Amino acid sequence: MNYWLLKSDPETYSWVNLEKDKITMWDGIRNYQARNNLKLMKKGDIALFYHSNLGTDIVGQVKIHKEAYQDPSTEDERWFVIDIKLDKKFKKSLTLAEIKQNNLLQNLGLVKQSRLSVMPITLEEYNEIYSICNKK
DNA sequence: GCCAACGTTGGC
DNA sequence: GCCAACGTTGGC
Repeated sequence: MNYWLLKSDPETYSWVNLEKDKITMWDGIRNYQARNNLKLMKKGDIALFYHSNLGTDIVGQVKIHKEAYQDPSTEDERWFVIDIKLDKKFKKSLTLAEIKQNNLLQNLGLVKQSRLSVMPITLEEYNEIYSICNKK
């Protein structure tokens, strides 16, 4: 089981859209590093859902529902998509400002490489984020 | 809206 | 294969 972080601009596709759709195709990846991460995802893996630009916070988690397949929106065989499935909305979102203040999360791709839209996270990072976001 | 960081493209 | 120019992303 691996853990990931997916970034989405809520003006394009937000958590609210996902709550309506339940399952969605994660398309539009046009970056090799992000693409390579997509191809490593396995069904059932967990991904945190981050809102970029507006909110700049982690709002919930999704599960990988279908592993990488050819992006139907292009003939170009280099690009892939995955399907994700709504899993759990967090009780409290975690903002980028809070992440930057958390010693355990300093190596998160979000902090180190802000432009990458699909990135792996470690189990330790996942556990830390999950526990902060689901505290009573 | 600005700007830093980074990716891509194309000339040589 | 290098590098300048340009485009895009995303935080602020």
